[in-house]
Amino acid sequence: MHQVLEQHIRAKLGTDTAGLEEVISYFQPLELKRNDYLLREGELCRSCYFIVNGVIQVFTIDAVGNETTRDFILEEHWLMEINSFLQQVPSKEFFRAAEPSQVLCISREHFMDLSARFPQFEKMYRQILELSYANSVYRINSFVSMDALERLRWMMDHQPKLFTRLSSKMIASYLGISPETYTRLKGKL
Amino acid sequence: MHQVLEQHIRAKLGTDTAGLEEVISYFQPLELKRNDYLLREGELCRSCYFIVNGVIQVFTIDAVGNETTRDFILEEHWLMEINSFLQQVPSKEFFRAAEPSQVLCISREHFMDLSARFPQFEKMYRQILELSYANSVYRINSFVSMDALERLRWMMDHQPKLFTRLSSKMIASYLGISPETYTRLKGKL
DNA sequence: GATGGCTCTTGATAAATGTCAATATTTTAC
DNA sequence: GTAAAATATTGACATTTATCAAGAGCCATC
Repeated sequence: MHQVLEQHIRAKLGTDTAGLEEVISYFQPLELKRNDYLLREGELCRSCYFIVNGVIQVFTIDAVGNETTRDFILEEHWLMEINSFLQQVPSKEFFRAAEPSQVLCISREHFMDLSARFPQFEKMYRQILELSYANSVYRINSFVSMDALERLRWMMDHQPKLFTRLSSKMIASYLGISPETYTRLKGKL
Repeated sequence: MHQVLEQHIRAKLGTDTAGLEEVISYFQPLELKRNDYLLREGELCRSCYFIVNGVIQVFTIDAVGNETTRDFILEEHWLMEINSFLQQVPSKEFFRAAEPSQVLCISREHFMDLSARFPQFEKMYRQILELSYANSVYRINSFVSMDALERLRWMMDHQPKLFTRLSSKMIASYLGISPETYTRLKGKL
């Protein structure tokens, strides 16, 4: 597992990777079965996660029990509940494996410590934030400006992998629509 | 104008503000009238903006000419089209003053240079990203999990200032609904 | 202070989407 | 391998939201 992370970091940072071995040593491997949770609503997000393989569903549950998905995080991507992680307030979100997944996790304390001690680690953290924010800008615009069918087409164009790996129910919850509506939209493509 | 920025940065970074004078010297003041543009679709985002006072509307225009608002940026907040700024690809968004506004802008080149030379500046940039990303997480969840009336109530609870400063038309476009629907929802509160 | 152009509201209607129920299909657990 | 559970589809209907049109209110400009 750690080799995947090492490759990932080298690809992000280039040649200047002083301290890389120490950085990597703080990451603990986790093996998740399908439907195992990394984080539940109400808990504090005490770790940052790197997905080695698998998919993590980031979702909330509303008052009547509906699950709605903010994001799916695939392998070689990073994951945290940023509000809970930074301010140590209870998480509003759940993180759950949508497939059997391998994850490397680093505690908030080690993460902060590495950020402070290794400029290159902070730089990588900044890049993670840039990418996460850039993606969320697209996603917000898709909700503000598109109807459900347009969002589905956008998803097919830009995130086709998700369709091969997730149930219809989950895709519907990512699009912000009911499973029935999703079934019907597929007929209109 | 620069004093506001200086106060803002000191508040963010605390005592260690070496280089602050030089940092601030790279920011150019801009005076915007209502409806002046900072950025248009198709242009490259060549600057990062700090709003001293006023409101900037961040919006897109779809194929049939509808304006939809991703965000409103108020005074003492930061603004960039992150995809265009980082990768120098054409912007998909417009930035336009919704009120007469005062803005400080720094070129991409100076911004990158300061990030590389002053760790504290990079730290502040990271904090801007953290805040922007955290806010966008809330906004995505509001679209995935709430209907229009719930989004309106959420906005009243969490961003009441916007109602005092923006037209109904703009608020509707921020909620992702038509002006007529917004009028009707107000009657249901 | 009139004029024209916005914005806001209201009504009528259409389109999109949700809910509920029934059935078919697939997956999971033993 | 089979039973049970979860998922996916389909139909009927309800609710939400958009669109179009008309009129009222507001405000910028001359």
